[in-house]
Amino acid sequence: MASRPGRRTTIRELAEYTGLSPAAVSYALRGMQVSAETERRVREAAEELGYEADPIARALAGGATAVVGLLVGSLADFWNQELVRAVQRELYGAERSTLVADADGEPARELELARRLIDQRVDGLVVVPIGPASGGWESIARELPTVTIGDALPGVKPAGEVIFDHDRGVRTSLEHLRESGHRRITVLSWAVETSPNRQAERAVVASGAALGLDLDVVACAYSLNGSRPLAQELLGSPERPTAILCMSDSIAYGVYAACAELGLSIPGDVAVAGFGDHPISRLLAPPLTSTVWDIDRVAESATSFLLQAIEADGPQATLRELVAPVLVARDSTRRA
Amino acid sequence: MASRPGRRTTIRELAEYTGLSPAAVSYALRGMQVSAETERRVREAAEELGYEADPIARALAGGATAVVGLLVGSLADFWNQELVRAVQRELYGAERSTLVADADGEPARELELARRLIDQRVDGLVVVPIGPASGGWESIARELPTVTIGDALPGVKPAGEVIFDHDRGVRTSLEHLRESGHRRITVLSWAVETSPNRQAERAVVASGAALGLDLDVVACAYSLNGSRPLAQELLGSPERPTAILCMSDSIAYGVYAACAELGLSIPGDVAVAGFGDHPISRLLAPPLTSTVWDIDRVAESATSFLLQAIEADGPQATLRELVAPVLVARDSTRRA
DNA sequence: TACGCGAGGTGAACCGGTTCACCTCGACAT
DNA sequence: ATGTCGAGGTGAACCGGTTCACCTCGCGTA
Repeated sequence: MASRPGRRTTIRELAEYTGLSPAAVSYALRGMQVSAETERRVREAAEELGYEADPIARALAGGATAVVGLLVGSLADFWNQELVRAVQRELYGAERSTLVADADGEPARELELARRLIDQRVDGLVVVPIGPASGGWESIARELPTVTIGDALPGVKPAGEVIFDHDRGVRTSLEHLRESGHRRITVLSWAVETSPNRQAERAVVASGAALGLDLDVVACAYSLNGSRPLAQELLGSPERPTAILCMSDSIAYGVYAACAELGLSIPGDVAVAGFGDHPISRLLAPPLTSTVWDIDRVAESATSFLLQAIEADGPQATLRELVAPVLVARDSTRRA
Repeated sequence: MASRPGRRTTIRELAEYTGLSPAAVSYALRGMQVSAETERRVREAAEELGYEADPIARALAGGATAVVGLLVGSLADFWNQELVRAVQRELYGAERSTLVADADGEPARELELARRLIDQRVDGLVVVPIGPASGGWESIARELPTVTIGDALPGVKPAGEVIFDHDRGVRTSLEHLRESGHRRITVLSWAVETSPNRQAERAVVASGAALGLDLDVVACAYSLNGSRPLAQELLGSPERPTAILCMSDSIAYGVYAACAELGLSIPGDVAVAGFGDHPISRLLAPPLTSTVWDIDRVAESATSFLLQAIEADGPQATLRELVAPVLVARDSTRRA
């Protein structure tokens, strides 16, 4: 109900209206250092004049913007899209806005975008990284509260980490494929080229060795359209694998598309498993075997970590959560 | 390269360094009113000191924030998720950041979120509305450049509109179903309750009448999990429709899920068609008949309209684009 | 030579909050 | 009655840019 035409009510107008000083009004609005009576008066006046503090001015003076940056390594990945939504909802509850940035699969872009978000003076950063790329994350994590999701950034001490238990996740998936009779397995991971040292990649190698599997780890773009041509190539070759493990459901979708185009049947000709268990995965033909990372829980932990760090306003110990994987076996890996 | 510890370089420091006044530096950095020589000197000094203008201060003083608000009626809809990504990418090219807000299916929340975005001083607004809800959009569109996607907001003269040609889209879909032998068709639309006067809804009624179909329009939540229980109910009843037309692919996915649970076959027992043609739709079993709205084109037009309006900085004629529908017939509507 | 003009530059106010240093005044202890 | 203390409030500086009004000076023209 503020006076629409043009400018908004300012704190000085409010001061004049109540006969107080701007300082008093400022304190009163934030419930500090003033008598209950004064606070009431100011609040009423604010109501009456439709006063609404200008976040920009507040940010310039005080520091906090109530905006959080959400940096996603690849928004082409459906799981990440869902994650954005979940984080979004959590932050809405916390009265904060979200500045979203998408590195679009290019690790080099991540740091640049992070800088851009910091320039915008976000209060904190949620990062769903593609990979460590260059250094630079350390200084960012030191500059402002940062929470990572999915993979830890090596050498970085962020405010919080929500980490997928890739050791167990990959192990479980590979065991499952092994039990279904597969030995020659290709693993498609979008990170293998950009960040060969990620936990997920290490887990793949370790588990493969432990289980005596013949693994082939292949770098793959992060999306349906990214993995399709690669899958076409892989599956068209004479020594094609009997199973493909995809480090994201989106990648698996591309494999499905390739199979359709090549006339291969899943799981008859090749078994496919994903990661993330996107809601659509169970609707595919055949339903996709995948591994659940509970998105809502991930988002909740991440935002909670971030908010705690923002409140604390000083270096704390890193809050950490290891997200347990749950394998959901469906028909895409059924024994032929 | 800025001095990390603490504060950034300010324009006054830069002024001192170059021996100019802050005003001159400010002008120089934006290439106004200064000699080439001065501009060069300032730019060099800026480089040297790692100067980067503070967007907050700039916003407070000048007005523009280089941030655009993206307000989505429902991020649970997969098509909208893709749209966010596409708009995101367009804006990245235009050196602008994006504040994303999700009304989460509640029309009432849309206006509140729009206000919140305006409070953050976004330079413009891209709205993917659920529905007109209350008035209030007029004043918003008058306050700042606004572009709508999908449906026009009645009574509002925004800076731009990218509108789906629902008349043709719905008509084409219904004709297609009719040709496949269907007469009793249920239409699931998430907007029918919140905004019964949307173009899409009117198109449904008009086309249904023109084609002599027995239509039943049912309001439905906007997501897979939202439509599933509804579809269960619909398909469990004795006089179930022979075809279901969903105003979004996400809704169709819920119908698929319900069919799976009820043991109904698509298209044998019931035909299903969607809208939007999400990349996954063709991977379902059976592949989903849908109608393409070219997402990249939509995003490009919308952002281009918005940027033009922001540049123009004054009321212009509404830029408008009508997006043509293209039906993609797949097996989910194959004649039984 | 006098004059006008415009390019180039300056100082200070301003945007709208926050915060620091300081002041006042009444209550309470001594 | 005096001194102390702290709750409540004030004025002004400050955050870091932008912009307005004004000033200066060199050049071209009459």
